[in-house]
This record gives sequence, C-alpha cells and structure tokens, in this order.
Amino acid sequence: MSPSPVRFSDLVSEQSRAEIFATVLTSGPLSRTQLAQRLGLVPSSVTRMLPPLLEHGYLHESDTAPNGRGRPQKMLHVNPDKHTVVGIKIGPAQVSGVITDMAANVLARLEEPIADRTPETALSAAAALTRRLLAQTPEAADRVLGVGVGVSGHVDSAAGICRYSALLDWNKVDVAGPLRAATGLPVVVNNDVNTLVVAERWFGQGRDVDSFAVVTVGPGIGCGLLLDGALFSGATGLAGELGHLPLDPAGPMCSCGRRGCLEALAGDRAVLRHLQDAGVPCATITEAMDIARSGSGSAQTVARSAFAEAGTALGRGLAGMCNLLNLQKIILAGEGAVAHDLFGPALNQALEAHAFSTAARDCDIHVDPVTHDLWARGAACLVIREAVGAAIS
Amino acid sequence: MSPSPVRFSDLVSEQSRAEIFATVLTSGPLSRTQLAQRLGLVPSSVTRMLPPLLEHGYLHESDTAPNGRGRPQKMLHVNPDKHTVVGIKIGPAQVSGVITDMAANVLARLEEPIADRTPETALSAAAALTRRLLAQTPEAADRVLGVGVGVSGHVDSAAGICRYSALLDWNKVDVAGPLRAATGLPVVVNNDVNTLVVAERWFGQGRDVDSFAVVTVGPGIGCGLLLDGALFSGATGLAGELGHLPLDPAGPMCSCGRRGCLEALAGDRAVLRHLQDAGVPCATITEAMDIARSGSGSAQTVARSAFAEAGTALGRGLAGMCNLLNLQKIILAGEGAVAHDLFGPALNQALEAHAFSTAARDCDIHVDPVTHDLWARGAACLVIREAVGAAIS
DNA sequence: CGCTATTTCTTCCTCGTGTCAACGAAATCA
DNA sequence: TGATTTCGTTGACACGAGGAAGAAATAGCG
Repeated sequence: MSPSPVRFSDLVSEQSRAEIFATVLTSGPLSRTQLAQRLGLVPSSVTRMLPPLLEHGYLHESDTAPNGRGRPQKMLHVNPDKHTVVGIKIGPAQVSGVITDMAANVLARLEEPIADRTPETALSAAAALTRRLLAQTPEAADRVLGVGVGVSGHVDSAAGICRYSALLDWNKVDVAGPLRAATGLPVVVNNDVNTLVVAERWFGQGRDVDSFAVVTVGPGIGCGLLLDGALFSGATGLAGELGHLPLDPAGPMCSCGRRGCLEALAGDRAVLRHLQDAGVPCATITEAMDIARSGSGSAQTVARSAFAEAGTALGRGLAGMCNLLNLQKIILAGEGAVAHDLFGPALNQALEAHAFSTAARDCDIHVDPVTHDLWARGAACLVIREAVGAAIS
Repeated sequence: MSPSPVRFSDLVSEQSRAEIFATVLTSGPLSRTQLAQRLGLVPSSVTRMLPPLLEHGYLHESDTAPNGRGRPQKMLHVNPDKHTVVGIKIGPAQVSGVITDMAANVLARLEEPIADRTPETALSAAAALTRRLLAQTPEAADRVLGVGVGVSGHVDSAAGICRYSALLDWNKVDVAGPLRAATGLPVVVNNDVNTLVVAERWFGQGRDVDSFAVVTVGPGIGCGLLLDGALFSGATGLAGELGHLPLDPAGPMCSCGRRGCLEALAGDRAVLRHLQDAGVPCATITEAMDIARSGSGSAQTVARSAFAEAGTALGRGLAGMCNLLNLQKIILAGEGAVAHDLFGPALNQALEAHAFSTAARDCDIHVDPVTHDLWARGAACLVIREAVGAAIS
C-alpha cells in the first residue's frame, strides 16, 4: 500500500538544474532569456541545462507567444502534476493535512481532532491522515515526494525531532522517524512558522523580498525569519521567539513565568483579560472580536480598547524587531490576523513611534488572509524546498 | 606623493583563491591537507590553486616540520608584510587612525581632535591623518591596499555614504568620494560597529562562531550582527539598532524622543541621571565608575545600583535579541565595557530571567578588553575583507 | 642498512558548469 | 523580398572540482 518514494533529487541533482526549476516554479512562466537574466547566466548555459528537465517532464514549453518584433519567446513553466506532496500541521487539538501538487495547489485536505496531545496520539493521527489523503487521491499517491510536518515549538530540522514544545507539552519527540516508518515516505520536519516562511517565500508575499518575518498572532505570538534570502533558524533552531520579547517590566505575567512579554501583552489572553478586568463577560477571542465590531455601548468601547492595547504592544515589539533587523516586510498571519481591523491602527502608530530612523518606512506590514490550510500548505512547501535542494529560500 | 593602489584583487580574483588566503589568514598556519579539510576540498584542488599565491608572495611556506610518522607537512602562512592597510574611525570629537599589515597588526597609530563635527572638518582630518600615517611609515606607503573608514550611524556601504548619523549630526554625507579623491586610494566605508564585527570575525572572539553580535556600551548602545556567517546589514543598512529597542513604556525619555529605549535605560546618561536623582554629584561616567568601585557610604551604594539598573536593562535587551536571533555569542565592547564588573552580574541575571528556553544558555557573553585603537583596527579589517572578496565574514 | 608502513603532496585525467562568438530561427517592418 | 530584431542553439574553450595513482619524505623495525 505504501507507495515507493520518487527520487526527484536524482534527476535534479545538480545545483543549477535545481535553481532553474525553482526559479521557474516561483517566478511563473519565463522564457529562456528571462531565466538566464534572473539566474545571472548567459542564455546558452540555460539551453544546455534544460534538456533533462524537459525530457523528464518537470518543465513544459508553451506555444510560442509573439512578442512584438523578433523571434517569439517559448515560455517555460513547471508541470505541477509531475509530483505531489503531503503537508501536515500538528496542533494541540487537531492534526490537519493537505496533499498538494508541485505548485502547492491543494488537491485534497483532511483534518482530525485528537483526544490528547501526546506524541503517540498526534503522530499516529498524522500517519493515518497521510494514508487517508493518499487513498483519497489515488492518482496522486504514486507520485508523492514526501511528507512535510509543521510543529510548534523548538524543532531540530536536521534531526527531524521536536526538542521542546510548550503548546504540545513535548520534550525531545522524534517526529520524522515514526512517520517515515509508518508511511514509507521521506519526512521533513520544521517549526510551524518556518513552514509559513517558506510558503510565503515561494508562493506568497515574500517572493521577491530578501528579508522578512512572518508573525503569527493568536493564543501565542510566533515568528519566522528570512534574512538575506535564507531561512534563519539561529544557533540551535530557536530563532524567532518574538513572543517573549520583554516589553514592560511592570506588565502582566506571561505563561512563561516572566512579566511583560509581548505575548502577555498582545496574545489572545491579554485581550480577554482586559475585557474581564473591565467586567465584560467574554470567553473566546472570536466573541471579543464580535463585541468590538458589532457590540454596543461600553462593552464595545472596552473591547476596542483591548484590541488597540494589544495592537500597541505588538507595534512596539515589531518596532524592536525592525530596529534590530531592518526588515523589508512583516507578514501578519495566524488565526488572530483576522482582527487586524481592530488592532491595525494602534499597531501602525506604535510601530511608527518606536521605529528608529527609516526602519518603519522601510518595512511593509502585510496581513495575510488566513486560509484554513495555510499551515499545512506551508508544510508541503518544506518538501518541495527539500526536493530542489534548498536552491531558494 | 599619493602611492598607487596595489590591485590585490587582480591577483586573488578567483573566489577559491580568496578563500584559501582568508582561511590561512584567520586560521593560522595550515598544511595543505588541513586547508583542504577546512575548505571542504580534496588536497589536489588546494595544490592546484596555490602557485599564484606563493609566487606573488601572499603566502609563504615554512620549513617542513616532522609530524611523527609520514611525510612532514609544509605549513602555509600569510606574509603579513605583503600589503598594508589604513583604518580610520571618525568620532564626534576626534578622528583616529591606524596603519596595519595584512594580519591587522598595528604598525602605526595617530589621533587628532577635531574642532567641530562637520563633514568637511572630519573628512579633511581623516585625509590628513591618512597622509601623515603613510609619511610616518614610508616602508608601508607603497603597499597600501586601501583605506577603511568606520562611521557611527546609518551607512550605505555600497555607495560609500553616511545616510544619517545622530552622533555626528550628518545627513547624506559622501565619505568615500572625498577621501578617495584626497588620498588616491580605494576607500571602504561601513558602520563603526560593523567594523568591529569584521575584526572579531577575522581575528577575535568570533573566529569560529557563525552567529554573534558585537554590542557596544557607552554613551549610546550600538550593535553589529553576524548571522549564519555573514555580516548582516538589513534591507537598507540599518540593522543592529539595538539601542532603541523599546523596553519600558514608563521609562525615561530617550534622546530619540521616545520613552524607555534600551539606550535611555542603560546608556551612560541613564547611569548619570540615576546618580543625580539621588543627589550624588557626578559629571562623567568614569567618575561614576570610580564612585561605584572605590567610593564610600551611600554614594557608592547609589552608584552601584545605578550600574546594576543599567545592567538589568541591558540584560533584558540582550535577552530580547537572543530570543529573536538565538545567537551563539554576544561580545560586549565599547568604552563602557570596562564597567562590566559593575553591571555584569545584573546583566547576567536579567538575561537568564528573560531568555526563552535555552536561548541564554546557548549564548556566551564575552567582554572584549577595549584597546584604544580597536575601532580603527576594525576599519582596517574592512579593507582586508574587501580585498579578499568578502570570502569570509 | 634496507624494507615497509604512513602521511603528505603532486600529477594527470575526467566531468560539470560557465563564458564567448558565431550562427540559425522566427517574427515584424519597410 | 529583404532588413531588422529578438530569441535560442551550437561548438570551442576555460576553469575549478573530484578521483586514482604515484612520488616524496619521514619513522619504525628486523
């Protein structure tokens, strides 16, 4: 039942071929000349590299399109159906998965609540989900390159393990091993926000941006970094812990035990606490958004100021990050990003106020419309990235 | 009088030759086999690349040293006297310069107070200093590779201009142009802290560290970053503005006009303010150190707590940076680093308290004994780096 | 002393990838 | 129809890298 993995890397072994593929994949249809320019090569080099990619069907040539004067260009584009990829996101209450083609188009999606967040439960759910996804789309099953997994917390990507996750209460959990054994497929694991970074870099808002951050807003504040064109993980894979930036020595207690972390000031819990302190009954962040958007009277005022306060804290945190890293773009994602209408103005104001020199002006803030399978799609990108030899990202 | 610049890069044009030179330069004498291992090459490749470097005298071969059984190794080392380099640091009240050999050994040093900090005054002082340095060491003058300049503030290294410097009150000042015209030498400009980063990476504490920061403590808080082995400057060269990390919304006003920046909490001025508020008369930071170290009674207590408070703020700021970047090392430098005995314990405690997971344990804090020409020596390293094609750092 | 083992370095070959210059291909324009 | 323009290919060549094999220079040992 377990399909044999296709060795994409055998065909696209050389660095330059992988780069050609990656460039065509992310930068849409390109003529040979355009491709050469983008890669800093001379056209003849591109010509020499192409045959294997075309013969094996990784790239296609479209009909010639007249282009004013001169010989028309033959556009190259990837054949998205050549391979498929599975992406899995492991959350504390559910495991969600997608199967996508090479362009990260979702072909099928599944989701499964899990009874507890033990590694055994989560990983067997992930394996089951993978099997069901493959069974559901048999035409994709024999072309699967591998499985990408996004896990919240401190992930050692090379070893395929999760070192520590507060959200999942995991400690040194081997993720790649069990999944590889259960599915017979190559498995790539990374931090969940890093999967978003790769996805944005390849197919999203980070396509032509050399330095950006993806900041997820929700129960916690997460952050993934792409610096000078490369995913940045830090010395031990811990980079991006924006959520625990100390912002206020007199601030509220954070779940990590310290005072005034960004997460304690701008996470869901901070908004809810603000409402409760003001005597407005409210249990979930969705409810808080409803009150702020369409509530009435003082409850609405309180709710709005709760989100504004969170936005101010987030703005100060992002300003700190911009000061330190001089990013070109920050992409706000995650479940909480839908409340951007509520915290956005305060965020921008605080960012502008605390950013040094041109740091805020240099940095675009972009809100990514949160689709439900964004996480899993990001995880799928991990495998595509791995397959082309990390030529990009 | 102006010596003709030697085109080092013409001889060491190829990437790999530059890498060989850089590796021998920074990693001491190496045999061909060791060199190959370090560069991830096979020994024969090293053999093939060496002849031009040896012929032109950039590298020397020492006598064979018996090495137990087997053919003895012939060690390679750089010939530091092959070229010389000028390093200039432009400060608000003085310009200092050094002339060094290829190993950044200082051959001569000069310093000149400047009457005002206008670009004209500072740059003509820098040019004069360069001329005097070369006149002073005629044996070095005909072998000068170029001039490296370190300037505080926001520097566009590629364009050779200082975009903005609060300390110097400069705005879009062309630094490289006038100096090149006045000296007839190639000029490399960068942020002053970045020159320290390069120096540490090449000859100092960052030699084998892939991700570290140099944090300068003094009137202001500066920071230069080396991330994943490369100097990180950010999108517009502004990266490293650690000094204006917002740490306390209720904190004191910063010179930048905001409240609670790290610089306002941990810079020299913060310490002095603390003393003044407590009624201890004290004009300079050196005086404050004296009081804290060898003062008496309540004045000493106040001074000590002033430094401790600064250390706590710095620790919180560094914790934020560690959380975000998961650095392997932080090197404390700058004039204020000599007060490490006074603020160090508080710094470490705050760092440990606010760092997430293993971020603090993963990160060594190192204090660099501040030598007087550290800055200018760093600027000299800029040129060496440029000459070898930025093969390292 | 001569032999072998050992380590270092070199020589020679092939391969992959890049450039350059010249040519062929396919359209528009006159 | 032919000139022009742009795109792509072909073939000759350079160069860095790897691999196999051999030369160089030592220590140890009978």
